[in-house]
Amino acid sequence: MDVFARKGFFLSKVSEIAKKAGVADGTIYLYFKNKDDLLISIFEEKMREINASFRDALAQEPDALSRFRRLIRMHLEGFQSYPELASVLLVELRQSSRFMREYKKVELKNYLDLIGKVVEQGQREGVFRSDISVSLVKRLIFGTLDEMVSTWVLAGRPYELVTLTEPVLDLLLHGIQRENDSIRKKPLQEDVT
Amino acid sequence: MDVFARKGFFLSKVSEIAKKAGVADGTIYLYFKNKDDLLISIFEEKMREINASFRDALAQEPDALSRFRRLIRMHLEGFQSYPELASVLLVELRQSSRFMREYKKVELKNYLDLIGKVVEQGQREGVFRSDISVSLVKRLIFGTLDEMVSTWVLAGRPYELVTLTEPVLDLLLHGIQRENDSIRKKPLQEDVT
Amino acid sequence: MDVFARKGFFLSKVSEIAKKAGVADGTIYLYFKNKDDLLISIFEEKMREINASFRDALAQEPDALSRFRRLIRMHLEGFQSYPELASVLLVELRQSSRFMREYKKVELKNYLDLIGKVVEQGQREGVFRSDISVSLVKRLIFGTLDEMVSTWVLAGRPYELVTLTEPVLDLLLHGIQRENDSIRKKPLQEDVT
Amino acid sequence: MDVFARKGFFLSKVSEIAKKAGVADGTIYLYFKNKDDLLISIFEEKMREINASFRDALAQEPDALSRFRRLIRMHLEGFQSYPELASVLLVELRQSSRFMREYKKVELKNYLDLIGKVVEQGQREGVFRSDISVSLVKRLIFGTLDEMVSTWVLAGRPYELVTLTEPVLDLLLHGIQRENDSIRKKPLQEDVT
DNA sequence: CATGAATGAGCTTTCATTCAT
DNA sequence: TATGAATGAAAGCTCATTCAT
Repeated sequence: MDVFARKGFFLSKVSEIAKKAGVADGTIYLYFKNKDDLLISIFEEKMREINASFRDALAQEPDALSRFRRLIRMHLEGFQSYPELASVLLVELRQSSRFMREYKKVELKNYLDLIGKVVEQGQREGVFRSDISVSLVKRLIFGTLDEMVSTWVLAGRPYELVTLTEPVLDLLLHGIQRENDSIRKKPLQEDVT
Repeated sequence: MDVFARKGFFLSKVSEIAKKAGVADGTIYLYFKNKDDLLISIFEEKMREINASFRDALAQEPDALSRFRRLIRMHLEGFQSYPELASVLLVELRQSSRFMREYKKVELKNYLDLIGKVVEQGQREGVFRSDISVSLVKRLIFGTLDEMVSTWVLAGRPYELVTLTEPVLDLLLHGIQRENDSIRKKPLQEDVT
Repeated sequence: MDVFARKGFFLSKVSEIAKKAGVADGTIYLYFKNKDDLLISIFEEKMREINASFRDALAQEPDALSRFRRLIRMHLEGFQSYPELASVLLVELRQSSRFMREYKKVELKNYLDLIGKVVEQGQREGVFRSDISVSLVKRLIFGTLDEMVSTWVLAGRPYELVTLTEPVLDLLLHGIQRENDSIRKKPLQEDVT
Repeated sequence: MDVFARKGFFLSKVSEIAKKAGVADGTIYLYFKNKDDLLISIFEEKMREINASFRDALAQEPDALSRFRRLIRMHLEGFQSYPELASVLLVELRQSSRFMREYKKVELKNYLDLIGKVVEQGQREGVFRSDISVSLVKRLIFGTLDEMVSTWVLAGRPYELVTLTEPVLDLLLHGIQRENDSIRKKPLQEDVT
């Protein structure tokens, strides 16, 4: 994954991966059908782990809103501690038609479904708007997180990715439009109260 | 661009591009330094056009909110009528480190700045929240649009991309959290008060 | 053909063939689909020439017997002057299932048919026995010639192959059994009796 | 031998042979020096058996003519009941120069000598023509049988090979030319009659 | 004796690039 | 300016062979 992340699929040489792994070139082919299979396999395995750990973590949170916050923080934390995965996920797999078309992306879909479930639960709990499409919200969330990570990686990881948790959460929850006067007063009153 | 979009950079053959363009292989090299330069050049040229037309269009809108709506619609319309560009932008250029690192992305940056300016103006006009980072909002917007287009392309363009304009606008402006009754009523009462 | 004949298909390296031909490795692939195609193509082309020249030569002979003699001499002469072809024909093409199964051997069949026609004509002219199967005779003739050439090649071509013409002709025509008068007459007498 | 016969030397994998033999890959190398040695060894062993059994069988026949008939039938019978050997003999061993040059073919030569001895004996007994070269006749016989088996194998063994015994015997003994004098007289006589 | 995972040399084939015409 | 045949470096992959267990 290190090599794929650094060079990209086509510029990564099997011999380099083998050397990095401390095995002979041929040994790779005892465990993977070919170079494609190698990329997909290591990605799928990692994603399986991530999905499992996310599911566990979310299950511990009491309500949809805290789950949502947890999801975002975990996403950012995860990529922060494993930027190689970010590159592979963001760039290589989404990359060539080769993968996006032929590869079924089971675990990637599982991840998006995880987001979807949190949103649906939030709607049932009444904290999320129910007049919006879940599939659209999934993309709003995933696209935003994706872009945050992507920009961070491409900028050379100049800050702690996880510090974006609250600002991003705020944006996703309340949008960018200024809340009109009435709404603005609310907090004031509450403070008073 | 058709070829690059369909096959991806590494699977696109210079000879195929030449054939599609109706010229001989060697002719390509009279106009472009190499295959890398070819991809970057045609992309930059296209982006320059797009940025120019976007700037013109936005200049015709009276206020920040209508500019914002116009920006989103144009983004979706643009990719809808030119899906090849979408693939190149989304996939090929963001793809290999080769490009993301060495290529300066002048026009891509210009595009993001265009979004940024609309946001800043909205803040000055008082319709956008001023307690949020412009750079963060740029990524919220761009990431979301990106993901919408990306999903649409990969799903085989099964619907009119532009129909997402209003729902996406709504999500970006108001967020996903339900503005609950109490909150809503309170201002009303206060208004009464 | 030189290289294939000397080393055999699998031990012949494309790079060696290219060097011998005075071109770069890649140039081979502008004219042949792959290594298999290369072998089959050069063989088919040669066989086409041979079949044509054989057909012409045989057409000039007045009767079946002289055609038969001519066929045998030409076969032996041909391989004598082009031993490389012999190796390829005898060894490489008959060799691996790869070729014998997938390759249709059009021209090889044409060659066998040429033999068959001479035999049939001989039967019609009454100089060849008509109580024998043409297909069997074809194989008697081809197998014998094949073995003569094969032995000659493998022995290092120690003599003029064409000197075998008359002895072989004699064997094929009269067989190996002694036709002594007594034996021949006996059946006749017995018939009479 | 099964594997070599089915795939040919170069396309046969040592691992496949090992699997078929129910041993580990490495075990092969405890008994054979390398892949070449493996092919030659199993072929030589088989040929030794065959030569021995042929010698025994021929020794039981009373005269050269019956030995000759027996030889041809055994040859055809043998390949019919062991077509794998046919492929190896016909194709693989005669195949690559690698074998034809470096490998001394002791047992193959023994087989040809067996044919030669029958011929010589036939000449001494006066049933075979003594005006013909034994070495030539050996090749006539072997080449013919070879071609019969070869065609049969490549055609997918569509009939009983052994049924060719009498026709082939007839061809080899009497040749393909219509018999002169006596026979020639016959029609004349018949005409007279 | 037997194993089979690991090795790595060496092959075919591709394709960006060149340059004589 | 345009061509496109020729180039040749470079890479994925195979598989005979080895050797620690």
